Amino acid sequence: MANIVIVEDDHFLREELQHILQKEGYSVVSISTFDAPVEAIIQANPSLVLLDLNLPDMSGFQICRTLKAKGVGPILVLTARNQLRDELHALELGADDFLNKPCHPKRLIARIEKLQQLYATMPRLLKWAQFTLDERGNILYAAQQSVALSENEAIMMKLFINNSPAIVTKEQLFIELWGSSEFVDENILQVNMTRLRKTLDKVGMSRSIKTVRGIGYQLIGGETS
Amino acid sequence: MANIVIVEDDHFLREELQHILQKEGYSVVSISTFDAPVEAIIQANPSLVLLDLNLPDMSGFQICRTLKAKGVGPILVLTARNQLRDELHALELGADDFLNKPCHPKRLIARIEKLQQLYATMPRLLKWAQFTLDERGNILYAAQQSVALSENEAIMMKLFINNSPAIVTKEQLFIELWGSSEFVDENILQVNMTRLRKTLDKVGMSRSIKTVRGIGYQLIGGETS
DNA sequence: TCAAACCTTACGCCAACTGTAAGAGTAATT
DNA sequence: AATTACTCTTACAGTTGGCGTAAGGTTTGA
Repeated sequence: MANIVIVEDDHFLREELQHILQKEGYSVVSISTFDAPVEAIIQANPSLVLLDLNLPDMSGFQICRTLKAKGVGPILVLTARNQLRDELHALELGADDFLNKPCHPKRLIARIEKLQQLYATMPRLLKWAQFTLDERGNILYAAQQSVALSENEAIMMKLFINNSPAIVTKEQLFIELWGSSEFVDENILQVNMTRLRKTLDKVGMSRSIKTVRGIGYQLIGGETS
Repeated sequence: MANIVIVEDDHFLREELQHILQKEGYSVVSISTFDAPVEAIIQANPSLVLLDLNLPDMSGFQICRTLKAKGVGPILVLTARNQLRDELHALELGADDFLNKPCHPKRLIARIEKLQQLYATMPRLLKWAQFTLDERGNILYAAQQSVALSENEAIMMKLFINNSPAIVTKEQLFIELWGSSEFVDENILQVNMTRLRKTLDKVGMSRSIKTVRGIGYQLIGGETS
């Protein structure tokens, strides 16, 4: 379902954009910058975010970076300030495309469709240090080689990469794997850790996961053994 | 290895672009439009193609479409004619981004890096019509949705996409699936075809594979049912 | 040295994938 | 319309891989 979130302060513009997009058959949610936007956006689970940078403060860039870190879909940035600096900054912070206002509706639509297409087609890659995880195929690239991960292994690896280099607590793992930290035997976690480690060894990433006694585990920027 | 191909007729501009990119550490190959460009480009195996649309004839668009069909990496189109029509057309034909000349070097670099990032590493994507097959993860993207393919299904789909719109003979399928067309019950092929078709139906691609009585099968540019 | 925390291995269940078999459906030909 | 060759579908069983359980071994740190 093509579900677009518009983040825009100007009420008039918001209506206009919404109208354009809806005419194309998109379902649209508009959010003003003041409505705790990041949480609201994530909850809307958009297939694309249309982010206006006309915001008085620098918060637009911050939103951009946060959204990207959270793995929210493609971000298309709009701005009226025709400045190269803004464009570079936005792209660097994770925006996937950039358009100046005013912008012809057809151009806007074309760019939106292109982004959706790129995102739908492209592997979603999660990176940290020498690890790259393809979230769709559950394939882990490390150094030169790659391995297929099982579902559980991928969930854990995702957690580790997302939190690295911080420690991932056992509770986080429980929640991510089984939805709750209650009523679950601790051993099952250890078994899954063993399995993940064994799989990592296949690509020469021995000892990449350190155990933090009593707390949890930690992915460390390992060496090729 | 970041390997960029520039397709540009103007000798002076070509030098300039090449210079800019090489300063950023890219390895660059320049190709003029007359050097049977498509084959040359494919052979260079670029991680990005910089395509100038200043070409006298309409051949630039044609190159764009052909490259995309062959699964060559991201295509960034440059043009001096600041026309919305060109941009829409290029994007529609498979270009991944579009910039007007003159273009600030920093902007060019930023866009190139963004595209590379989106495309990320290696994945060999196979495309035909509305089908895109990720050969690593055996994931098929069609229209908006995607499905996981089993090993056999992926092998078959790969054959179909590589040969489309030509007919794929039963023998080709036998060879690809079981190494030989001898000593194999024909029924097993039919069963696998049924299964592939059922899987394609999941992404709304009904009737995408036509059977050619006595010969084989054929992937056709289907509709979203 | 001792106990808590952690690791490993083996086992069985389950789901997904694949090939086999048998019968039903379909298209071309007479 | 009947025949026949070709194709499709469904059900079944063997195999494999992922997962959780259980039980015993190993490490860590006081």
